[in-house]
Amino acid sequence: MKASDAVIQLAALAQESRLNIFRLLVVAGTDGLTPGKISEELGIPAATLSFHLKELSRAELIDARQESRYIHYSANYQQMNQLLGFLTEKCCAGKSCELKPNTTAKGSSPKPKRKQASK
Amino acid sequence: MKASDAVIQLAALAQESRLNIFRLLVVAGTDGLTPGKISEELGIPAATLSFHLKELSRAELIDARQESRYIHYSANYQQMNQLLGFLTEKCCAGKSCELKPNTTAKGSSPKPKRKQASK
DNA sequence: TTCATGCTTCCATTATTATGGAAGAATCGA
DNA sequence: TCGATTCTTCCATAATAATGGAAGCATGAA
Repeated sequence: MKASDAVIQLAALAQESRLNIFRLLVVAGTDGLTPGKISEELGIPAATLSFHLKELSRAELIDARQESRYIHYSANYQQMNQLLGFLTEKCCAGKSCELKPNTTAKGSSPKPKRKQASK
Repeated sequence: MKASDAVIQLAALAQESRLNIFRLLVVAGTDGLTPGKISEELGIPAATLSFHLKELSRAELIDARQESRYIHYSANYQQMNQLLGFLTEKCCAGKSCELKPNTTAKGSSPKPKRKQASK
């Protein structure tokens, strides 16, 4: 994954409405939800919602699937996976730092090893 | 974690320079790096870098630690953990969907269960 | 065809963010 | 105290993004 792609995905999520939409879809599972349902659930006007769904689609964080008159949007779990992996890549230069992103964090900060600050 | 906090953190990462800075610090480990070193590494002018470091600090994704004349910035692994956890919360409404963020994704998309689209 | 429904595109307005030069601290060595 | 080094704040400019009403398009029902 390229950094520029990650930026697009992060930017897509860095907006309250879009983050709510995405999280709703993450919970909804692979069936997804229609814009109407999302609008109803989150109280976002149709035009605004459409704009945000397009942003999330552009980032490939969600998929759209036409089903008769309805469009079903669903979370793209694979893309999200890759994004999360990208953020923790080469964490701590390979030393074990107990970084377990999918876990409720419970103070996993290793003691700093003392080392002289020098140029 | 509140959605608004997540938005702040995601926005902090949704910028190419800042994402590069953050990833550099993730790799650097708990000792962190000085702005001088980061600037040298990424070729970002001092003023711009300072601005971005402030953004990352505000989001609490990085910590700053003064050490004599130098400031050491380091990744806040715990915050990142919480952010990643937040994104995958209640994933697929509890059904197993094999979402393992810290793993290289290898096509973990379950078959969609058919279900009628209805209001 | 005609109508209702579901969703998108258009567009103008408003708000937020990025950039980097210049000047201003703060710290340390001599 | 002086000067060098390191980093931050200030500021103006430029660029990008969010919002939602109105109009448009596509689908399906009758």
